[in-house]
Amino acid sequence: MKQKNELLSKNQQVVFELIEKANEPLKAYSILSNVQKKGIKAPLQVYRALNKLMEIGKIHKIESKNAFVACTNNSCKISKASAFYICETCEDISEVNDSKLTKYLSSFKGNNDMKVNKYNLEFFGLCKNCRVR
Amino acid sequence: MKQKNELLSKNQQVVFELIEKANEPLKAYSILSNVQKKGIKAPLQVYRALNKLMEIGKIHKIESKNAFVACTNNSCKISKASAFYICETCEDISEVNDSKLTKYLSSFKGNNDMKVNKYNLEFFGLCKNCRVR
DNA sequence: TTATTATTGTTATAATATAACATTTTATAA
DNA sequence: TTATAAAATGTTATATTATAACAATAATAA
Ligand SMILES: [Zn+2]
Ligand SMILES: [Zn+2]
Ligand SMILES: [Zn+2]
Ligand SMILES: [Zn+2]
Repeated sequence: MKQKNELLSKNQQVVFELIEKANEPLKAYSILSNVQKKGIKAPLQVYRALNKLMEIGKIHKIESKNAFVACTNNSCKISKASAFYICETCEDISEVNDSKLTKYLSSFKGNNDMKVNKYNLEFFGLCKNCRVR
Repeated sequence: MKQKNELLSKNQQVVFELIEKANEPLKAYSILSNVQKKGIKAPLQVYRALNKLMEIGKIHKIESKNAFVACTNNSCKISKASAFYICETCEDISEVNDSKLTKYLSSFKGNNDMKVNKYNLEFFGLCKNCRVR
């Protein structure tokens, strides 16, 4: 079975591996400085890789932080539905994986006539760790 | 009865009035250029007003656009819960006002141990107008 | 092959946002 | 009222995030 990373180009792979290994969201210029030894020299090279990776759903952008994380939820590979928990204290971020929520939001109509085909949701709060202390 | 705008300082009022009158989300530097005749000269003056206005829930930031809109939903004055429809074609943005959604998300637990005290949701899709054409 | 599309490399620049510091205004309470 | 604290302002400089424009190369498909 073909591994998915084979589908990625060289720069995309380099950027993706870094993001995947990180245990926190990474910012574009931090990514840049970490991949310069791998031959990526300019911001645009990073942004191009990031854009592609988002497009194919392998990473997501945390809009409120301008930072990027690897998708931990196969079901949003389509990159049409993403949701995150963000701890306001320790900045820890985790992706929500809740099929009910996905279903609810994907088919949400509300008061409006909009046909929704994508959404992004960010929950802010206190993670378990930060609550205990 | 006291009008709420009285609570705003001069710069906050100037910035808020501009945003409130606009029928589209405004970006910080566009706000700046539109209030220079009112004596606001520097980006920081705009950002400070914006931050305060967000804090008290009179405006919201559309994170995916780095732009600001007036709140059209009194119930989120507390600035703890916001949701938007964003048309991907005409860029029209409207705030979701749906108490069920608010309730559902405000009390959302999911798989995580996080205690949620705030969220931001952005729906992307096609508005009625753009669907017809 | 040859045309089309995706990817890369590179330099410059645009757009968004904050740091740091000095001053002034407004609110609070002794 | 007057001292004190808190909030808001003014200003310059700078940090951070992101794209424009153009040239070259590699991968894919008709
Ligand atoms: Zn995901
Ligand atoms: Zn935490
Ligand atoms: Zn609102
Ligand atoms: Zn539209």
